[in-house]
Amino acid sequence: MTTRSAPSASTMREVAARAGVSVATVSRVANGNYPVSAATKERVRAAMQELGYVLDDNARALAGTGSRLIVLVLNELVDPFYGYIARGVQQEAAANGRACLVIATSGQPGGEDEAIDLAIGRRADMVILVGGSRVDDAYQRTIRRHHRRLADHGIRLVLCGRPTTDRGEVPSVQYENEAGAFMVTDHLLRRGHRRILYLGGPTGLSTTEARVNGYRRALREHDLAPDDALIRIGQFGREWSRRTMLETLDAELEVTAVFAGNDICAAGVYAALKQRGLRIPDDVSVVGYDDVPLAVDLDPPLTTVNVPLEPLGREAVRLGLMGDGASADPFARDRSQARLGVYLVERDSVSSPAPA
Amino acid sequence: MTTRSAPSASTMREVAARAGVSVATVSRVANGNYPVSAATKERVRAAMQELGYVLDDNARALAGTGSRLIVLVLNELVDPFYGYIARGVQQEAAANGRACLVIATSGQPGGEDEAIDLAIGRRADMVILVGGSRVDDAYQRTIRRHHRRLADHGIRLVLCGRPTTDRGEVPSVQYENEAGAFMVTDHLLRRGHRRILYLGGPTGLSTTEARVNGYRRALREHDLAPDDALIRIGQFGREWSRRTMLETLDAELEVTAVFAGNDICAAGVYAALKQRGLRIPDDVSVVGYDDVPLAVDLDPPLTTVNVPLEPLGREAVRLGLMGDGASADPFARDRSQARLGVYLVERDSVSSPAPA
DNA sequence: TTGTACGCGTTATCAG
DNA sequence: CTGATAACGCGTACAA
Repeated sequence: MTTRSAPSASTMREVAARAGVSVATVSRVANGNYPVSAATKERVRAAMQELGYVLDDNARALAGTGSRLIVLVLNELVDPFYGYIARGVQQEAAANGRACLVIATSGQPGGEDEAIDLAIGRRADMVILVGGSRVDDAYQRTIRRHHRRLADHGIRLVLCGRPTTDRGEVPSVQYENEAGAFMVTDHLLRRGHRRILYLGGPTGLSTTEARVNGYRRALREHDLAPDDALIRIGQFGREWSRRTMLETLDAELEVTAVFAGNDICAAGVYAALKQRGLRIPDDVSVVGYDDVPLAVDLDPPLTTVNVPLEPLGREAVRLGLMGDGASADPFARDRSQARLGVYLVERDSVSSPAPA
Repeated sequence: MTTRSAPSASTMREVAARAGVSVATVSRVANGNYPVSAATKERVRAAMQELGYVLDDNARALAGTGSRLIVLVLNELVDPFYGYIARGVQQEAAANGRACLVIATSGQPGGEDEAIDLAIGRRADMVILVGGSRVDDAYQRTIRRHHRRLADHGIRLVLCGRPTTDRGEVPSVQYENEAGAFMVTDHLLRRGHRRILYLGGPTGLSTTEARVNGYRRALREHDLAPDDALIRIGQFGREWSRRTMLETLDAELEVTAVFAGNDICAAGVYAALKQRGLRIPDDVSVVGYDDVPLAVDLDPPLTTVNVPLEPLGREAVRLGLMGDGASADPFARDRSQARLGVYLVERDSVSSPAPA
């Protein structure tokens, strides 16, 4: 068994020795937070270079500076909804010298608690909880508990794409979810549709509630009574949507348009419709939500609601960073809550219903 | 200005005091690596519970135990190719008590160097470099440099979806990239296609080279000479593919089938074909590569090559963890290289060419 | 402008 | 089985 070169990271002390200065001086040029003479600075820089020296973040965190770490908690990495938000978070984090620890919970509720512990253990300076969530009392309590727990450790909590508590005590960045649902339903109604199927995500999820509420409100504003038979709530998934659409078709509900809870669901709806030989939009109009890249590749391209996912992620980081600066801007309003706008993207999946 | 409760993480010392034991004992029950009497253990556990105590990972890493951190470096978080690999890495990492630090380089070469520094600074125990890469001498040198640098710090380097160095010194997990390209091209040839356009990723990228090589080999085995006019190499992007396909159509090259370098490119090809009123597969057959979810939502569903992305990610973690165990299995073969198989997924985008 | 020395929270070694 | 105590690498008062 040959002896490999032992793992040997160079330390500040080694750099100091090489540059003929003290460790304190090395620390100072590394952080640039105290004056150091140009000559000394240069020698230290050279020594760092030659040794391939890298500051030890663990030691730094222990010594009291932050960890420059953001913990990002989401359901599912692959889903483009989360993916784009994650990208926004990444970008803004990188722009502020932070690294991102990404946790995918796969929807398990316990996953968030684990993530909180992880954040505490790593001394993260921020936790971002992404995506819709149940909005009952238990949720309120859980979020408050997380909030308090993290605060005890000097860690910020930011909610992204889900509502804050009813007291609004924890920062959150949301989008005009209900308004988007209203817009897209209204769009269908103006085209003359009267029997519009809603088909989407799990009961109790904030995302679902907002979208169904928008749908209902649009109906009411057109003097139509929402018909529960036309609201199918199950999952946000392609397969579930396909099957459910098939069932709905078999039930002969005389539907002329479908509002799919998100673009993935819309893909399932497309599949079901084609399976039954129905044409989009001639026989049935379809709209989606989110405007992920898939929407433009569906045939016909999907009319949907654009959600500013990347900005959502970036804003979440900004919210969390706010106040980190030593000088809290006295003129800064309280921006612990942000809400970004959405807009309708008209493509080719909607037409007026065929005359009966 | 009201005084908030100061950030106060509880430490081992506090737990020790509360349980009436020494910090050493607390450490021992926390880690379970040394014998502790049941009674003591219970008291310590209780104290930890009451204080909401969480081990400090920074201190642990400093004290010499690993950081239980994996640094994952990829081009682009949103791309499903990377997304699924990332998911596999996540899963396997979590299964082994590791957290993942995700870095998206957006293709900037300097990004990898930064990621290496980050890994060193955080004392990560593994770095996974994901995705195709240039394969010239500079690449060899860069990888060797990274490898040596990380090894100096006791950090493993694993390549995922890209070739190792010519000496095979750094662990890598790949897939049968060339073979997949051969299979799918062969599939078209057997259906009678003779003029097949290849359209895909950047020059010099390992992924591109492998796929073009497979394409060429299939042609040769069918006694056809590869025609450079039918090989369009640019980017792995939907828009580039759409534009390029349009140009190709205008050039009237008598193409009856298209091998898109990946499924995203195939989406661009679909768009171009439809834009010109051409039907798939009646007028032109199309195949893709990767088998990401999009493939099944294209119309018609895309025939493509399935790449085991999640397993790729999982295997990468296993490779990196191998040998971490205190007892190196003397019977374990050297598995520092892995290569996973791919298979053809036939859907509805291929038919025989129409008789001329 | 620079150096000295202590503390951050854990782990591991060495006594007991 | 349990308790002191010396590292681990860095930041920062404090002193010079």
